[in-house]
Amino acid sequence: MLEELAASHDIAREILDWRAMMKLKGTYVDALPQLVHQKTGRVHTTFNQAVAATGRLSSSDPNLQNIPIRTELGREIRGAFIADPGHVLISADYSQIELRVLAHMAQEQSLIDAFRRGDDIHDQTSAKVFGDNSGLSAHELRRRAKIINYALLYGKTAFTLAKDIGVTQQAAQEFIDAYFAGYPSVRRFIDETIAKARDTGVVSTLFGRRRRVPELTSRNGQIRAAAERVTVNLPIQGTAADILKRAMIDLHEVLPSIPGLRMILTVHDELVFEAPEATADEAAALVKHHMEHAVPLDVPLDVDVGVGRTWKDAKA
DNA sequence: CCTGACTCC
DNA sequence: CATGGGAGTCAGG
Repeated sequence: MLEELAASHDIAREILDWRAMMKLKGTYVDALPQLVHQKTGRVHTTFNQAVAATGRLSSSDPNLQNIPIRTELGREIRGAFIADPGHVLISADYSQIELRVLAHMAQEQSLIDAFRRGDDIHDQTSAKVFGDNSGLSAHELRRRAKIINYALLYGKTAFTLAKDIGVTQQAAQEFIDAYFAGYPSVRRFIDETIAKARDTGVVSTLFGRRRRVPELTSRNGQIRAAAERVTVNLPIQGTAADILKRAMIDLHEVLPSIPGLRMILTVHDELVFEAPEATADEAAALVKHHMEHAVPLDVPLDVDVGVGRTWKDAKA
């Protein structure tokens, strides 16, 4: 509501800005320094292996998987995470891993081809959904296409899509129809995944991680619809989690080949390492290679690697 | 202990 | 009538 009011009343924006700043102060600026361990001089999180139903890890006490990055002010928090003297932090994250998993599992040829060519997938979706006669900037078209790419395969409806990208519900429905017309195998994958899970009561990742979804046969339409969204999400998010875990295992094995190289954090599609400055480039190449070759898919996996003294600098 | 609002992928 | 998935922390009540 305040977001809507902000367009016409300055006080609404002021309230939202104040809340965001208080959140940064309370959750990060005030709290994290108190959690620095006496002997190690570091903050140590707990990674929970049996919390998230998709196979992801979660992080708590403190949660180091929700350190701000979206806004410039929030991103400053990452500048406080600093490598030991003589060392650097290496941040390596999978580029669009869930869309690549989708391309592989749905066997959607136009997505597979695009990833093999190295095309920008959001631009391709923009062309399929919006055409090229909308009058909007390429940047705005790409932003909307990105929302569609990540939302539709999990069951987002025209109602919320319309709110997200600022169009009428009727227009949003036309975009959704155009998306599935352009990616017919994605439609088929969604339908077949739900049908099989309804018959068996279980849905699985590419590597066999299972989640029970008994609500698929509920007579309550809302409960059933929610279960269908969970069912479609699990193979995508869960397979991506499996891939990252395999990469972590592989990298754990080869870490000793570079003295002083340490794995220090995982954030769903990202791994953070600490390495001696002298072997930083060698370590970055090793990390990138093992992440990109953790599993064989019909599309390439692409990893972006950054090096810096702080976590903030390593992501740039 | 719960809710809403904020943070992340 | 309700309206993408997965998480954690904080303040306030």
